[in-house]
This record gives sequence, structure tokens and C-alpha cells, in this order.
Amino acid sequence: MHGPIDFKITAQDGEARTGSIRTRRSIIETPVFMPVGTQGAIKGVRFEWLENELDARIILGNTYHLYLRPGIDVIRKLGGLHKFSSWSRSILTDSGGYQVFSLAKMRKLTDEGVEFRSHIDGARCFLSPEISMNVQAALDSEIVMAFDECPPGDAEHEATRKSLELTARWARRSKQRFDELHTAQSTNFSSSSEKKRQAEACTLNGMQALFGIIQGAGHLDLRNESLERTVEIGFDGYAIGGLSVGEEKDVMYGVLEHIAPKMPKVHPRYLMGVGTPEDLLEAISHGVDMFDCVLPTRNGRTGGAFTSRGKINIRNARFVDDDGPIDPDCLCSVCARYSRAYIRHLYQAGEMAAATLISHHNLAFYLNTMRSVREAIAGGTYLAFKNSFLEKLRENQDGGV
RNA sequence: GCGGCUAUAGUUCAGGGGUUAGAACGCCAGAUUGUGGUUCUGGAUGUCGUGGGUUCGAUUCCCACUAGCCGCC
Repeated sequence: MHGPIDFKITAQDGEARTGSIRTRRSIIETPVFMPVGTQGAIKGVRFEWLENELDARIILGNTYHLYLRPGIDVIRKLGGLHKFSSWSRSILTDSGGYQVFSLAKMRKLTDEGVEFRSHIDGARCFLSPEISMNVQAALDSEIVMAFDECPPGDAEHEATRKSLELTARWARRSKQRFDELHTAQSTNFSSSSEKKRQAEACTLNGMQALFGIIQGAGHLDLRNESLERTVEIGFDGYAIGGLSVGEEKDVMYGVLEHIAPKMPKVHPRYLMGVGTPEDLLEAISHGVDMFDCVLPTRNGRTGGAFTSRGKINIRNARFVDDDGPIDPDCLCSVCARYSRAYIRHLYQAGEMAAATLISHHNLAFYLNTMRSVREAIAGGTYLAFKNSFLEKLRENQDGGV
């Protein structure tokens, strides 16, 4: 392995491709869905389940949240996020750019960075490309994201252009700081015993990958421009940001169809924060390799279950005496054991087991779907697979199941 | 057995002689896309305990009955 990550495509079917990303900690088969572990935990699901049954090879962690709490001093002291959390497979850390815009109250945007108030205690905080890189280095993730600005999905052309240019400047600074950190860490360690101890705590440091982010909202010309400027800087992978942030669905699909095939073929392509099972299949058909989304775990917490025949809401009264599993076609341990009626009861009674069971199933559904996708691409039958999968999803869209 | 209080939505309770009787919680149903177990948005629900009386009009005032709660014997 020469670089921090090693991406190989093993089969291609139309624009869709399947392959693997080797990081220092795990081999990730693509297309991959990455469960979101914002604060160093997948909400409601223990790592044991993710490792053993679900076999997740990579999860997300979040710079914004972990920076605010517990803070990087704690995480650095405890040997990085992997050691701290006990998750020893790969982690991708988001840069915090998105959260500053979606969560923080007041924010003051300057070229230098973003000043904002913590959503936890209202404290005045500051994030910049440099700080984000510092934090992500301390978290010691395998894949680091550049610090970007995420404009609303329906942003006007002119506003989007300005935002995109800021993101491009920030991308350059992210890369520069990232490179400094990595060379500094490899040369400075021997200089003091203190640093040596730190080095031993993070022996894998210096092997992080950095991904750039393409913005441009719904404007295809700006997407092109953003892609060019990001590729020019040079990253280990490229992400599509700024989708599913309020724009219409056909806008998102239009951007995907337009931009994904133009992204460098030899690097992983990552669609950030998306989406529904349909969204994933659509994006994969345009050549996207990586996804993350809060839907399986967030909806799981509020009674929403994804099934092979569409979404269901376990709260619905029609499940009150339904002794079948969440999804009759699902092989997960939740569907093997628990009935809809029981899980609905748990939900109505406010038992947290309802949230954990549905979240578990939802992740199983997402990860198993990705497994089937990879097989279909490898077998050259992706289009047929996608069509029949979508047809089944819509089969009982309005209830039934 | 006697006296007092009460009876209005699934529950706890407001209300008031005059169109369509309210709240909270619960219930029913939506939303949620680089995560706030949060939140938000809709919706349904009533023989106003039963019977009689007064009145143009009673769920509201009066009487009886029934039920519940409290106290006394």
C-alpha cells in the first residue's frame, strides 16, 4: 500500500462500479453505506453488533460535535477516537462545515473561518480549515474531510458562486494544513519523550487520507467549476456536498447524473449525507461509491423502519397485533426474533429498546442492500437489480406490506 | 342509615341560560437526508350521568334518581 488509502475497482457496470478501499484499519467494499456516529457512537447500536452481525467496515464521526464535547484534549489524551471509543475499524470524520450551518445558532462567516455559538451551551466558538484539520488529526480518522461551506439547496447562482469560491479557498488551506500536520508528525516524534509517548498512542498517524468537497448547489455550471478547482488541488477522494439540503429531488438527481461521472474515476466518490434507499441506488447508477446518512438511525429512533417493500411507521395502529417481523425478507437478528406488534408496544410505552431494535434493523437493511448492489454490479446486472428493487419498494408504498 | 361534595372527550379538569362546548395529556396520522432520542405539523373524539320540571330556548337553573368520594352513626 503506497498512500494512506488504496482504492481498487473490481467491476464496472454502466457508470456503476464496485471495488474496495483499503485503509490502515479495514478493507471497505464499495459501494458502501457508512453508519453515522456523530459523537463517537452509532445512536442506539453497540459496536459489537456493527462488527459482528452488520459487518460495518467504516463509520462516521463528527468534528463539530467531538470538538465541542468532550474536546480534543480528552480524545488526544486517550489515544485518539478509535482507542477512546473502542472502534478499531475505519472512521471518516466530517469537517464540521455542515454542522456550523445546520446546528449552530449565531454564526459569523469570514474568509478566516466561522464564528458560532455552541448548540450545547451557547459558548462562542470558532472553526476554520486549519482548526478542523487539527481536530481531525487528533481524532485520528482514516478519512478526513476538507472544511467547506454548505449553502442551502435552493441558493441563487450568484450566492452559490461566492460560497463555492470560499469553499475552494478553504479546500486549499485544508490541504496545506493537512500536509503540514502529517510531515510534522513524522519528523518531530523523536525529539522528546513526551511526543514519543503521544506517537505510540497514535502509531498510525500520518496515514490519513483527505477528501475534497464539490459544491455548487443545483447549478450545473458551478458544479463543473467546483469539480475542476477541487481536482486541481488534488485529494485522495472527492465528495459531492450540498445535496438533499432543501432542493427538489429531481434537482439532486440532475446534479448526480451530471457531475458524478465526471469525477476522477481512480478515486472514491462520496455523496455526503444521502439518503433514502432510492437515492442510493440512483447515485450508484451514476458512479458514486460511498454514502452516509442519518435516516436509518434517526428514523429508527422515531418509529420509522425501512423495508424491502417501502417505509413503514411502527407507531401505526395497524401493527397493534401484527405478529410478523418488520420486514419479512430481512435476515437480521431483529427480524428473526421480534414482531411488529411487540416493537410497536415498546415504542408506545417509551421503551428505548424500540429505538435500538428499529435502528439495528434499518442499518442491516442498508448494509444488506449495499451487499446486493455490489453483487449485482459484479455480475453485470445492476440495472435489472435496481429496477426490480425499486419496484418492490413501491409495491406497498401506502400501507399493506 | 344521615349529611356534604362531585358527575362535561380515553384520562385529569375548565366553562357557561342563546349559532359550531374547550385545554392539557393520551390517541390517530404525517414530516425528518455530512443526527438535538429533540422537535414540528395536522386530525378525530362528547346522548355535557339518567328521568322530569321552569323557560321562546337547558349541558348550564330547580327536583328526583343513580353512581363515586368524604365525614358522621
